[in-house]
Amino acid sequence: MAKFKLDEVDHQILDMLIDNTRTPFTDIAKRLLISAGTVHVRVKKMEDAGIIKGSSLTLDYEKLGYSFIAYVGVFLEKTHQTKFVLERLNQIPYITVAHITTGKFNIFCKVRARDTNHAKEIIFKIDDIEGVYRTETMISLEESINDKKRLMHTIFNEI
Amino acid sequence: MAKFKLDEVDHQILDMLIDNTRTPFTDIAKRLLISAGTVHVRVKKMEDAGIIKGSSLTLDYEKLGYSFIAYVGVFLEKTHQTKFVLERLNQIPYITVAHITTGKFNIFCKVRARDTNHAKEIIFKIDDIEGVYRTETMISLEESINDKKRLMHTIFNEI
DNA sequence: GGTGAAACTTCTAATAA
DNA sequence: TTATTAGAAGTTTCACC
Repeated sequence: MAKFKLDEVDHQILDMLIDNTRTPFTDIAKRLLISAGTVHVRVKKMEDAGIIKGSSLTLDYEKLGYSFIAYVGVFLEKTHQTKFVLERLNQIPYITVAHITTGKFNIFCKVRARDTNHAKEIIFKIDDIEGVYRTETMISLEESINDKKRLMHTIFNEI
Repeated sequence: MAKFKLDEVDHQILDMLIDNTRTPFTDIAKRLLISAGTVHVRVKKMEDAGIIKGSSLTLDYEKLGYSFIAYVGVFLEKTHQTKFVLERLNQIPYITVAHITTGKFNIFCKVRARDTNHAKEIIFKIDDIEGVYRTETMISLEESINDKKRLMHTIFNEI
């Protein structure tokens, strides 16, 4: 996949928008000593190029009663039908992310639950899917790192 | 942690903002047949309550040359210093997420890299951290599920 | 590429219901 | 709690560098 070249101005714009997608373009313009029109054009260009895929809210799931996070590795049976199992997994809304992987597991997912009991229910549901041989659960005690900005800065400095 | 009560209107507002945080409040108002002022008040209330923690851009890392994703489980030595190792991990920008876990691993992280070689470098760096006994890598072949909306809908319907 | 200003749209807070 | 309103603020376009 080809690299898209971002210059320092693009980088600074992204930097401000990553923190808050509703940062007014006029604020960004003031900070970068450019015009708001330029900010607008730059953002549009990055959107058109697909570098900016979209924007999203970060909700506090703990405040909504969902403080339990676990990662679940799924082993499939020899005659496994990855697609079939993924479709079933996709019906469990508490599974927020799933990857097909090589290595220890065949499928690897992230689960958000209310508490231990709720997580148990979800994991049993996963175990019950046809084609799932067994699962292995890792419970998150603490999310210690979650930083999207550092990677972006590193990528920028490489270019 | 106490649940915060969201009504149908809050839910619909979140639903639209999760897809695009820059959706004009006037658009949301039109769709929900309420006034823009009401949307504004509701959003502010959810921000003040901390339900909405923030907003962020979704970048296409593949387009930026980072198409490799792996999950790395870290085993620490018996006399392990989790905090020390986390500090070292935090210095590697390609580690975008890390959790302290119970279960198979002591620490569990997500790695974003350019390619297999780059990933190898990063994993060797993790292996070299003092206190790390060994690591186990799961390479993502495909991100098959990544859906934040389904969970929100489910949470809402429970309340 | 960028600017600056005009035209248009949206936000926000005060007031009223 | 919600609606209305109006001035402030932000966005977007465009003629011109």
